Amino acid sequence: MVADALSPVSTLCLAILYRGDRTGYEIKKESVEGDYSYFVDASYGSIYPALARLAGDGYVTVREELQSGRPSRKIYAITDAGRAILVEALSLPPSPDVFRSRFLLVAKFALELPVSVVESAVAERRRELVAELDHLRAMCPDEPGTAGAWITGYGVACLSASLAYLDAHSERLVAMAGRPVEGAANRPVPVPDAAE
Amino acid sequence: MVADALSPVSTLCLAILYRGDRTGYEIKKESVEGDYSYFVDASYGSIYPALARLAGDGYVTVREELQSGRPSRKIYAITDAGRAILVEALSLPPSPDVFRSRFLLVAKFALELPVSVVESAVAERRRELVAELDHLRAMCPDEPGTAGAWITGYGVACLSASLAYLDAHSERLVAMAGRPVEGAANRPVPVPDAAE
DNA sequence: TGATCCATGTAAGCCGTTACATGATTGG
DNA sequence: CCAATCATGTAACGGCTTACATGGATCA
Repeated sequence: MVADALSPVSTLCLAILYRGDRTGYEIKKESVEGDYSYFVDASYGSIYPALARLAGDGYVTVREELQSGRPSRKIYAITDAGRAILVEALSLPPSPDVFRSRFLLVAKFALELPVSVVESAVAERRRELVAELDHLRAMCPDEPGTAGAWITGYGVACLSASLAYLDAHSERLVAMAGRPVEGAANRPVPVPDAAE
Repeated sequence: MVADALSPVSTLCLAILYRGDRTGYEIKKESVEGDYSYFVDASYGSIYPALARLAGDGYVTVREELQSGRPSRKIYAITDAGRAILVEALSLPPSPDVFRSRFLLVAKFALELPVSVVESAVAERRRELVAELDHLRAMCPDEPGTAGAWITGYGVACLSASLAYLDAHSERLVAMAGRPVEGAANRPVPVPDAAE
């Protein structure tokens, strides 16, 4: 019975449709611009097939709206079964949150990289953080006290902390750059065991 | 010439080998336990093939060590070409950092989910954060002032901020649970346009 | 005695991205 | 006039995970 865990993209579609009817195109936009981007960042190539499957399984319905001069829109709406399976899916033990950072790998190799590389990596990371913060702050039309405001607050808290750390310590990192430790590169190293 | 960007797993292998010779098995361990887990979390199924390809391309060398009673270990060592391409790869404009959270989706649907689900999602997320923080703090054998200490500091800053937010606001979130707004579920919604 | 660690690898399959195909309308 | 927006889809390809296959040694 339990359709055994929806794929992330299907979950995303149902979550967005839960709040109102949408076309595939609009779901894509909302997944990127709205506050769903922290969940998955889906592309058309995964959204359209997912919607087709959801429709086949009866979790959403489609209604086609003809338009002059434009391809007809397919407007999807969630069904009771869809709402039920979404709640079920969200009730399963959650997979852990994931944080993946190319930037931190660059930071880890600060000594071995040219100063310019470390500098621009820091600058780029900073730009990203500021942009995300602005985005978050700009988009919360939710009255305070709602779930939307809660998750926005969470995001702001994390991003602000990153930004603060970066601003406080980036100079120190840049100062390390371009000074590979003599011979430390690949000294036959006392074999990993010795590390313990 | 530019072997055009290494795959994440290849980059990981070279990064770890840069610090010393390792077997595939050890690389896996280090990618999970060491401070590389923020970068990618690779499995054997991706590490072994990656090492084979790196060896074929001359970025690493292999030396086989026979052992009695155990399968022989293949010890990989990075070459000059390997070091060069790693630096080159890390010098390319970095792809943006990624944060993916199932937990935040649950939080967004707090109203629509049973109290118990929200409660345990919060508890689970908290447990994860504490574990990661302990892990980070426990493992920094690096003297302060090193790149390793820098990235550990970054991680601690982010995780602490998340934890602080959670501790300060989780009760409010749980209090929202199980009270779906009347009819707000799928009211035909004023069509997304109206939101602008 | 049974689980866990060491140790290497392969094969199937999933899930998703990128690029392609098409094309009118609107805004700068 | 050019770019972006609206709008739907397919096909090829890529990368990673899961499960399988094997098996002695060590520890509880």
